[in-house]
Amino acid sequence: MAEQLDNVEVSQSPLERFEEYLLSRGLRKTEQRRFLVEQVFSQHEHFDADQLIDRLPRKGSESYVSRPTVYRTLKEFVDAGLLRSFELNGRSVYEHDYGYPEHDHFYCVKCHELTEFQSEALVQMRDEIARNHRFRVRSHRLIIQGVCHDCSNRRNQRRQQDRV
Amino acid sequence: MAEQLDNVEVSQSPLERFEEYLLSRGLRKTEQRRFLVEQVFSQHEHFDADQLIDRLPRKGSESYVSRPTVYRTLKEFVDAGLLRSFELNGRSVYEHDYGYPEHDHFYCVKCHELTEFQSEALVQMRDEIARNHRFRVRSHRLIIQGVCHDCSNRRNQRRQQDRV
DNA sequence: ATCGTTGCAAACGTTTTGCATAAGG
DNA sequence: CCTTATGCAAAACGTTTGCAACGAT
Repeated sequence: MAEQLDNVEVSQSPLERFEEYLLSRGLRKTEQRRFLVEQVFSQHEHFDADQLIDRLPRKGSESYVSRPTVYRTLKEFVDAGLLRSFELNGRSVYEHDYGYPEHDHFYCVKCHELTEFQSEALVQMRDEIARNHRFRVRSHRLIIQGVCHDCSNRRNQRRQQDRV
Repeated sequence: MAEQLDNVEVSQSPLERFEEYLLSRGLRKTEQRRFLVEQVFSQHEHFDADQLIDRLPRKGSESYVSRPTVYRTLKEFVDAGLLRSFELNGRSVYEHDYGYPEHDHFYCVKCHELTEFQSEALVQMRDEIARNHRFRVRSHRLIIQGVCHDCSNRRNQRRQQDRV
């Protein structure tokens, strides 16, 4: 779940790629943007804006980058193809896109954990379905909800007292 | 895309089913709830809270049902198995669940139209993938994003001037 | 009579905005 | 120097909540 650069050729680092994007749009290389690229790609986990802000180092008691700038920059990362985003429980969740293979997610309704999986067959089926409907696919988002293995076991042991 | 009651046995109307649910939880039959069941099942389209409120008849200039009650009732419909919900562009979107077969969606990034499709093979693949990961499936949500046939044609005619 | 339900207004959490200042090109 | 980027504070957005009045059982 953490191996990167697998099926995808990567010639540039995320930062290089982002700076190319900035250049192509006449935008500027700033310390905040550089810093956020670094932070975002320093670990491969799903995160939302708050989680990112929380783990930013602070200069004094202030965060290194302001909240609005984090939001603005996350949008740019998505535009630039560095990140993908989706919505979960009313928040935007981000994950690596650049240099990371296509995948989908299990979402455990007990522990609220997102787990990745890859399936080439699924992508093929998606493309076939789309072809049949004359729909030009750009991407997709699949989340399978249910109960993960760990939670299944845990609950079974204490004789199922769940509700949700 | 509009045919209902296809693969699913339906012995009760949505209202009957909902009233059974209310009974089972010691909740009450109110005019607002009855009214909203009727509205929600009077047409088979995806909708969000605002769209529902907008199309509610009004008594005078007031809506028949207040906004908080609409939100509360939509939640109950989901609990009762009448509706399913998902998030799109920061809003909760609802669709019929009761008496309506499982399906997924195309989302056109040009016209922002949601279109349904059904695929039994897809569900089987989902189940197989989940089995392999020892994940107990409850449901899933798949949205295939791209450009629908209509928009493809429309755009091609004026030589692609798209960005998104 | 009890207790769930409603509508109102106000709060909520997340994200976005206007604007003055700072800083990249 | 010109223009984009930033941070602040405030607004915006969809949704939820506390509470008093209401209404179903």
